[in-house]
Amino acid sequence: MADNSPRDEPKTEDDAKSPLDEVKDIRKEAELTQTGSAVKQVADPEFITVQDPTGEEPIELPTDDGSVLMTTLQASFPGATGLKYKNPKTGANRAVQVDPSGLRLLAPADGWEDKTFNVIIASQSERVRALSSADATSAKRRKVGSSDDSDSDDGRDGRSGRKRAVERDSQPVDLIVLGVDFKTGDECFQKYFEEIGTVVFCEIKRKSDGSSKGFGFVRMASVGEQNKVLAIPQHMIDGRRCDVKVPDGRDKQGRPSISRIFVVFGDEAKVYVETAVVTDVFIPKPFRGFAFVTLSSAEAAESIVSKGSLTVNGLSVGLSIAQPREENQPFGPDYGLPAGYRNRRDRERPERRINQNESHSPLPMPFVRQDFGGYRQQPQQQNSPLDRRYWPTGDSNRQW
DNA sequence: GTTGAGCGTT
Repeated sequence: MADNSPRDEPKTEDDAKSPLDEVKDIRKEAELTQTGSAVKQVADPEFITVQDPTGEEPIELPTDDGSVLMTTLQASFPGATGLKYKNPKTGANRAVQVDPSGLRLLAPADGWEDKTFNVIIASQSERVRALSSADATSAKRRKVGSSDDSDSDDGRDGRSGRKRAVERDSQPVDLIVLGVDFKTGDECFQKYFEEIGTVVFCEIKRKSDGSSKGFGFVRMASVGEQNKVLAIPQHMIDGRRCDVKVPDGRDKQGRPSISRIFVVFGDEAKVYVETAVVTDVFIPKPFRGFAFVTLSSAEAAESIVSKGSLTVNGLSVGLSIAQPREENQPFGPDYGLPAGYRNRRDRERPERRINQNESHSPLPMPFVRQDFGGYRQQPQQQNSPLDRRYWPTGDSNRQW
């Protein structure tokens, strides 16, 4: 896929980077006033020591509220996906926990201090994964959505629930492919994804008679390649439009978990979600001070929302999980309603024809369980890094 | 034998 949208100027890259440092500072200030959460007191909350993989002198990376921002790590070590450190007791390498959204490296249970960390580079782990067939098979066993799978085999890092979430986001997962043509064969299916990257596993689900069920799964060799797949809004496999997404795990709940968050803009801030995979961004046409950001997983959404607010270019944006709205809302008519919103809703029939296809809303919209297949909004007057990354084709005339 | 939102007999 082409990564050059003609509208975008390359210098947005610089613009994207410089505010990050401010963001960190501002966020740090803000979080000082917030709860210290469950983060342990560390002896040296300022910096952690990271060994340069090229063998140079160690580099100290600043922490942020007890954790290290992935952006900070990657700024010093391009291509880094994580950190590891040697466990003095066992001599084995321990990976540092990564926030489910991939935004933060979380402090080890016994803190950052007294450790020298080594950088995990994407290309290394990719190669390891590609060569290790054992990993591929064990990976196949891992279900994404079900949190009840008790794989306590290596859950010796304390908080096991969080660790599993980490693994889900730091490693590729089986992506579900919906809408596969019934006559599409496995070879064709696989070949399609190999155009995008290395396929570790793929499968079209079939009935006992061998006929296709119309969906399948694919696992890419790296999160990078996986993100590449996820960033493509509509896939064309064997002449048919298909959706590829992270499985929701509705087998547990009966309903899909929500991966969309409701973003309230403090001013005219742009959405900036750092390294999380954004599936969709919707900003209402007349700017109303909020937006929806759909992430590739509910975990990522929850993780980002758990910050309470995000500082974007120095401006604070409020976050919440997008509330599904049933037709018969259990709340009172004015509950949490943005001022003046309801009236507008009743008047704006034509616009609502589009908006009502939102699966989630801050409240007023009717809840329609539907994805964005045919109703993707073109981003309006955005110039955040997201534009370039998640609307890579710049093709507004795609026929869905 | 058809169909077209969905969530995987590994």
